Amino acid sequence: MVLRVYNTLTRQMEDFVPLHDMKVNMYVCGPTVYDHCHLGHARSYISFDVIRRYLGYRKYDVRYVSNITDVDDKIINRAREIGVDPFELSSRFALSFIEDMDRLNVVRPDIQPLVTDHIPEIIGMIEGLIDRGLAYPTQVGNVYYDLTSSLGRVGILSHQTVEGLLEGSGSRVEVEEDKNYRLDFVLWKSSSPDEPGWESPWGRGRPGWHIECSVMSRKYGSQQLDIHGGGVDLIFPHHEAEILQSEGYTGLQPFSKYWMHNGFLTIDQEKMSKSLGNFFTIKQVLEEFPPEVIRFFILNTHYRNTIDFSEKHLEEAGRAYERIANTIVNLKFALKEAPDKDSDHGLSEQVRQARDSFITSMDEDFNTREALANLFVFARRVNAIISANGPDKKSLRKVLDFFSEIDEVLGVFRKEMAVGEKIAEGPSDEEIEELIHQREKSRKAKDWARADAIRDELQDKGIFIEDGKEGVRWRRT
RNA sequence: GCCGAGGUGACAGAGUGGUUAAUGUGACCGCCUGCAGAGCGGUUUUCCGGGAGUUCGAAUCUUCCCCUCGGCACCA
Repeated sequence: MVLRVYNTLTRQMEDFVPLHDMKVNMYVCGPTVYDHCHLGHARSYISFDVIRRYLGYRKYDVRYVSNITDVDDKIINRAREIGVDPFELSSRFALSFIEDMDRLNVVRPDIQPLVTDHIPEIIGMIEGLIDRGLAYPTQVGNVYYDLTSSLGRVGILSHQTVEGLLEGSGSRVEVEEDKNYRLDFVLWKSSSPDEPGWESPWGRGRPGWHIECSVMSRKYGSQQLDIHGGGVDLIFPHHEAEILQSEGYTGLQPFSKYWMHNGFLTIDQEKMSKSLGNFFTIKQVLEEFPPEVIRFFILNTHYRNTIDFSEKHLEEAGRAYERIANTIVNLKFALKEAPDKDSDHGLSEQVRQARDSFITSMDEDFNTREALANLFVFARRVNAIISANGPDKKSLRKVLDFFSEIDEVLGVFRKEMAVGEKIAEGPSDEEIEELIHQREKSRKAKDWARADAIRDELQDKGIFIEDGKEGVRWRRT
């Protein structure tokens, strides 16, 4: 079985073969922190989180680097608007971002560098590009990448021609006076006294937008990456600029062997944007939906497709999620009463099949949607076996172990898998069991009024109980 | 204008040549149940944007057309 990935560079599915054995250097463009992160960021980082986790599952040795851009015009402008220091603003929203990712169960990158910690390296790389004749400083202290030096590589990722670019962008974009060529992009930008800046050979200034990723991917990853990822919107110009400057600097091609891009997230069929007023931050959505449901919702569509967010769709995802979550609850409950003697009832075979189909789906460009579909089939069979036959402890454990095994990749069933987790609030397990016991006595006496009253009481305390054939199961909601 | 993604049942969404087109949600019926919940079984009548072509065979390949969304030097 071979892992296949879609490569934006070739627009094809390719067998995944890292540059060096099983080692994978992976870089994903992080956010520019000028505001709370929105759902689009969640989509992107959850997608790459699962990709990264799956590579680990397939025994690749992954180094995952993802930056935080903490100096940028958008940050400066926003800081000006609300009258705070730009660095204060960026550090506040960088923390907000990390908090959001933690809540969404996104594994932290192995290295998460800040742009402002790498100014000397950035200046060094720009100097190198100037030395190689690929960039030029101007009178006012800007440095541009000289696109005419690499016309052959332009469009390698975006698949556009120089003519096409000139035509499309010319009328819309204000052309800086000091550029030699309209398509040149800025590496270093001179700062006015009231803007953040660092001393450089070209005067006080700050990095341009594309250079930081080239510097940090090389420093923490490798001169050549195996996977470079980000949203589709970054293909042009950001990733293309990275390719030009990185390859120009190192002389090595390709800068990254595979380029992977996640699709957009729309809201009620429209692109998220401030002007439409349909901009949802991760924090806003987390107020209404649990993080695992948001993750599940995102993984329920292939990462390259557009995904449409709406309250209705998330609620639907929540109900779908419950099916599998309930299966896990059913398993744990069944385990309590299960016999020790061998009575597998085909569960081991089901697990084996489920694992095979999980790998088959994920190997095909990380098809989480298909993987989840297979999981539903598996869950249904497991439920059927449990209620029909009463399998033994060992085989039930095997199923639970399988769920935790794949949850190392999906990261959605953490809450259900947690065993004996101490809950700070609400009644203790003993109190709950005692109330359930009381209720069982009432039920035996057919005192339904009292039984229902106890059930209501428990419900008020956040305990949901269900009567099953072999006893009462309960869980905290 | 250039470049890209897409159009599959009520909704969501897999499937890139081969038996009755996954899976989930919703709806309905049944089993189970004191009720509720969960679960299981079943149903949801021609679901593959349109035309032409290739093929023994097309959702899948070719071509033309229609429509939607996005990128084009701000963006995950």
